[in-house]
Amino acid sequence: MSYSTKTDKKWQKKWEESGIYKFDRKNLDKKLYCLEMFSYPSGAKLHVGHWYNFGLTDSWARMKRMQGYNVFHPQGFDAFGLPAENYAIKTGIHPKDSTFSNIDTMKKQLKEMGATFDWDYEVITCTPEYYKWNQWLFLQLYKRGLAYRKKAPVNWCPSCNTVLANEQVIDGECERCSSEVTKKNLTQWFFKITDYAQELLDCLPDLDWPEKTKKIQTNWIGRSEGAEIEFKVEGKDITFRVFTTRADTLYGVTYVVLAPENEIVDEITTPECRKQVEEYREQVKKVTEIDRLSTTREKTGVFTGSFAIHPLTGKRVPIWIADYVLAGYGTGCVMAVPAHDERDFEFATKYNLDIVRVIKGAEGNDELPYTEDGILVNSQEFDGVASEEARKSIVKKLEQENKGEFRITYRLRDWLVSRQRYWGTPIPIIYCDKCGVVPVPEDQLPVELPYNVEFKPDGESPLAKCEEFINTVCPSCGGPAKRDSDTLDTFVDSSWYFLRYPDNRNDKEPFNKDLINKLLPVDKYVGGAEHAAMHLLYSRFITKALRDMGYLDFDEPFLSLVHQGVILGADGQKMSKSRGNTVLPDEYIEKYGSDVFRMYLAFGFSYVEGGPWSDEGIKAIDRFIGRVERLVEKFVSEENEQSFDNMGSDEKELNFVRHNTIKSVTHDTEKFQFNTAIARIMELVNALYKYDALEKKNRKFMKETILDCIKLLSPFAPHFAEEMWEQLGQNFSIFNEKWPEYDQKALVKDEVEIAVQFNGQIRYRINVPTDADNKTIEEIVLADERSKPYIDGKNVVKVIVVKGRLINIVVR
RNA sequence: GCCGAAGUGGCGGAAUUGGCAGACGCACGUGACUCAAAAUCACGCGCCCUCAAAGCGUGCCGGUUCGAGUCCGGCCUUCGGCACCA
Repeated sequence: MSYSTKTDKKWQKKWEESGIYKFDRKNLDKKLYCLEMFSYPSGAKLHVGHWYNFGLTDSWARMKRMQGYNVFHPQGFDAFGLPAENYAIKTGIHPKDSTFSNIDTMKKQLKEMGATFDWDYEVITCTPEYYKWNQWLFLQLYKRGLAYRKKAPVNWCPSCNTVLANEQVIDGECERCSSEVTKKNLTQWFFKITDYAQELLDCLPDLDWPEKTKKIQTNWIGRSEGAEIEFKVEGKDITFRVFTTRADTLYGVTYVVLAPENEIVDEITTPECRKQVEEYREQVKKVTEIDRLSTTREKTGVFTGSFAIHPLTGKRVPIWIADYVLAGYGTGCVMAVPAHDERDFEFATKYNLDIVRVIKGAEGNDELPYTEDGILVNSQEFDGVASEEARKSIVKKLEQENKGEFRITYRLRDWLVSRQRYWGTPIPIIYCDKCGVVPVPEDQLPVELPYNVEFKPDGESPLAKCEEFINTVCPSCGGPAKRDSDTLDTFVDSSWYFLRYPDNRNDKEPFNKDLINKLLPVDKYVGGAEHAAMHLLYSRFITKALRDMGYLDFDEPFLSLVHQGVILGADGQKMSKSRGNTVLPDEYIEKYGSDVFRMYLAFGFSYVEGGPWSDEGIKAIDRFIGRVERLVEKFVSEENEQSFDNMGSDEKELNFVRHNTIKSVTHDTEKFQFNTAIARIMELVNALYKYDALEKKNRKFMKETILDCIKLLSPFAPHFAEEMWEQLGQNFSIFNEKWPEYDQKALVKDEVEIAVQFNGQIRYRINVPTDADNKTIEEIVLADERSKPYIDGKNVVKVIVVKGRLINIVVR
C-alpha cells in the first residue's frame, strides 16, 4: 500500500485512540511550551498560511518531543471580532452560529494535519467561560488604575462604525476596510500601557526574537530624551510647558505653538482673535487623518493674540496654534526655533515670524534652517558652548529657577480598548446616576453577551439598543443603572490567552498561579510578523501588569519568537481570490496526502522568508516519499537474504552520511531551517540507494541506518513515518522513540580533500590524511607534480593551512 | 524624508568564525529498462569555449586581506517599518 490519505487516517485514528499526544501535567521539569498564534475561525477553510505556521511548528515540536521534552502544544480560536459580525450584517446569520460552525470545520481540518495538539486544553475566546476572565482582567486593571476612561479625539472608521487603536490605522486608512479614518471626540476606555513603556523597551535586548521585530517595537515605543520648559503667559496667571529635544536652541525661540485641541487655548485667546481661533479649530476637526499625515501639506495656524514670556530672556513671543503640533505627544506645546527646525522655519516664513540664529554650523555654512548640532551664539552666557553640552547646562539652569527639567517622552500612546461593536466582550462597568462609574462585582461575572441583538452598525453600539442588557441595577445602591454598551478590542482576548491554555477549565480563577509559573513563559512562539507592534506588545504589557498585581512571577510571555514567511501564489504575487492564484491545501492533500503537503512547505522555502508556490515542487516531494517507500519495501522483502557483518569502506561511507545527517537535521530543525534539514535527509536516502546497489551488504547495519533515517523524517512526515516504522517491524509508536544522536567518531574520515591555492587561486585539489599537521600538508603539496608550474623560479613567501579545507601558498 | 532587511545559475534555494560558491531539489540533457511512452534507476548540468586548458562569475563601483557571497566606503533596485513625535 503506497502512502495516501488512507495512511493519514489510519494513524490519526491510532494517535487519537492511544492518547499519545496528551500532555503530562504532572511532569513539568522538562516542560516545553510550544505555541502558534491561534487562528481566527473565518468562513474560508484552513489556508496555506495556517499549514505553514502550524504544520512546521508541529514538526519542530515533534523533534523536541522525541528529544525527551514534555511538550505542551495547545490550540484554540480567537473567535470574537469584526468579520463574523460583518458577515452577519450581510447574511443575517448570527455571529455565534457562524463562528461555532467555522470552528467545527477548522478543527476537523486541523486534525487532518496530524499535529500533536492536545485538544483537552482548547480555548475559544467567544465563550463566556473565557471572556468572563477577560472581564476579570479588565476589573483588575481598573482597580490598579491601569484601565481608565477619558474623552479624547479618537480614530473613527466611518465604514466599520467604530473607533480604532492607533495601531489599526494604516496610512490614515482603516486596517480592515481601507476607509478614510476621521477623528471623533468620545469618552472611551484606555489601558495604561504607557506606564510600562520603559520596561517594555528594557526587556527587549534579552528576548530571542527577530531583530526586526524588536526594532519595530523600539520604534513604536519611540523613546525620546529631552526637556520640559515652562513658559508664562503674559498678563495672566497661566503657565504651560513645552517638550523639546533641543534645549540648546532655547535662545532662538521666536514664538510658541500649541496644539489646537489644547485646553488652555480658550483661556488665552484674546477677544479680537477669538473668531479666527474658533474657525481654525473647527477646520482642523474636519481634516481627515490622510491629509493630516501628508508631509507635503502646507502648514497652517493662527495667532491667539496672547504672548508668552521667554523663561531666560524675558522676551515676549507670540503664542500660535497650529495642527502640526500634536495634542497627544509630549505636552501638546512646542517652542518654535525657526532657525534650527525645518517645520518651524517653513511656518515662520509663511507667517512672517522672526528667525534668530543661535547655532553656528561648520564653516561657510550660513544656510537656514540649520538643524545639526554646532556652537551656540546669541545665547548669553552659553555662547561658544557646543550643542550637546548646552542641552545639559541650559536645562540645569532652568531647573535651578524652577522653570524646567529633563524629561523622557514616548511616542507610545495608551491603548484604546472600547469598541462600538457587538461581537466582543462586554465591558463590565455600570453607570449609575447616583454612584457614577461602578465596576461589576467579580462574583457577578460574566456579564453575558446577549444573543438577540440588532447589530446593524449606525455609529451607536448595538448593545445600547438592547434594553434587557443595557438596563440593570446599580451594584452599589440598588437603583436603576445602565451597563457600558461597548465591547473590548479583540486584542484584549489575545493578550493573555496563552496564560489560560494550561488551566483552561479552571472556573475559580483565570489560571492557577503555581501551574502557570511552572509552564510559562512560552518557550517557542510562532506566528506572522504582522503582529509585531500590536498583539506582541499588548501581551507583554498584560503579562507585566499581571506580574505587578501578583498573579504571576515572570516578566515576559514569549522567550523565543519565530515569524514564518508568506507563501505567495505561483505567479509570485500575494494569494488572493481576485487574482485566482490561491492554493487550496485540501486539493493537494487529497491528491498527495498531508505529509507530502507539509514536507513540501518545509523543503521548498526558507521558513522565515516564504516565497512562491510551485506545483513542480510538491511533485518532487511526492517522488521523494515514493523513493523512501520503495527503499523500505525492497529492504523488507530482502531481509532474509545473505548479509555480511563487516564494516568496510562502503559501510564507513554510509555511516558518515548517516551521522552527518543526524547532526545536521537536529541542528537545522532546531533553528527552523527545515529546507536544509530535508536536503540532508535526501542525501542520506541517496546514500542508502547507493549502498543498496552493492553486491555484498551488511543488512543489520543497513537496517539501523534506515531506522535512523525514518526517525529523522518522522517530524516532517509523521503518518508516513509511522507506516514505514511498522513495515520495518517496529513497535508503535515511532514518536515514543528517542531522537537519534550523532557519533563524532563516524564523522572523522581517514582522508580529506582539500583545495590547493596559489596566491589565493584554486589550482587543484588533493587528498591528505585527516590527521596530518600543517607542516606535513605543506610538504605533500609542495612535492606534488601539479605544484611545479606555480612555484618554479619563485619564492614561497607564506603558507596558510586551514584544516580540512584548503592550503594557500603565497609565492612571489 | 528617516530607519532596517534583502539582491547568489533557467527556477526554488544552500554556504559555522572571512577559507573549495551554487548543497538539496526543480527544469533540462544522456544512458539503462520498455515494442513505445510514462514511471523508475544511473550519470551529467554556472557562464564563455567545438573539446580541453585558461578566463569570467554572488546587483554596480572601489577598498581591506594570503583569501571576500560574507568585512569597510559609495551607488542602484526591491521589500518592510516609521513618518509634522518637537
